[in-house]
Amino acid sequence: MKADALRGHLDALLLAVLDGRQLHGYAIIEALQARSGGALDLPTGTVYPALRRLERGGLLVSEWSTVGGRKRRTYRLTPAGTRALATERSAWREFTAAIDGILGGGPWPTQA
Amino acid sequence: MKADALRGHLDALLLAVLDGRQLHGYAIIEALQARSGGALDLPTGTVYPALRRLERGGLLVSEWSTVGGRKRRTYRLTPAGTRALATERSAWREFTAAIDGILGGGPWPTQA
DNA sequence: CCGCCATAGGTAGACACGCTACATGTAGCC
DNA sequence: GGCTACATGTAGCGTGTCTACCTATGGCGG
Repeated sequence: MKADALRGHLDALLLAVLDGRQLHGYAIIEALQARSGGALDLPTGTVYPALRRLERGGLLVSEWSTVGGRKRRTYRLTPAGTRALATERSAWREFTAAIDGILGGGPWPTQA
Repeated sequence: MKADALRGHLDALLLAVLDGRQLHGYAIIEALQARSGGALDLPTGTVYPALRRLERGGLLVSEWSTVGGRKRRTYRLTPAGTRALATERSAWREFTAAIDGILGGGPWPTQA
């Protein structure tokens, strides 16, 4: 998968995996991988800054915990985050509809 | 529509509107608008450089013509461009499948 | 006992590429 | 004479993702 195809859609993905549950960063990466059927393998250097950005934006809140001697920062959605997710979902539908309208157009029937 | 959502998909769009016909830059912009139901309104500063980039890459060739006193540069796909379009189309399917798998996942049944 | 891997979190800097703003010119209409 | 639609193009900015790197623990194999 081309690297920067994600551009502008990453926020939606992160919000989506946190919808209805809380996860820490590492688990988020694994969840994205699992849910995408292995197609998405985001590097930590992409995910962690993005999570912090979303937290700064008030869409997520985080909490530290220690599990098995390892520190985890667990994220969950704020109400604003839930709302943002809904917006992102409909934006995604619009987006794919637009692109599909063009890509799906086909070679044109050569005016048969 | 968010500005940079297009990232990495623009090439596919340009190749797709040129599939089976030749158009000049301005007409390409209008075609994209029409085929997307008005959702896509790309500025010339986005499209023209992209077309030149694709031409440099050997996916398009262009030809000057004059119509009604106005100069037009008309683009069409090369064989490599046609092949690239096929690749882009399947990449797009993979991409949407991956994202849909995550976005569509829903809030999770609360472990039903 | 030492090294390596998986787990876990993080930063700095580079880079790609679409966007904004600007520049140029013709044709047609009022 | 000026405005709008048509038509092409460049320069420079912004920004978000990636690469590469750093830190640290626990458990495993040698």
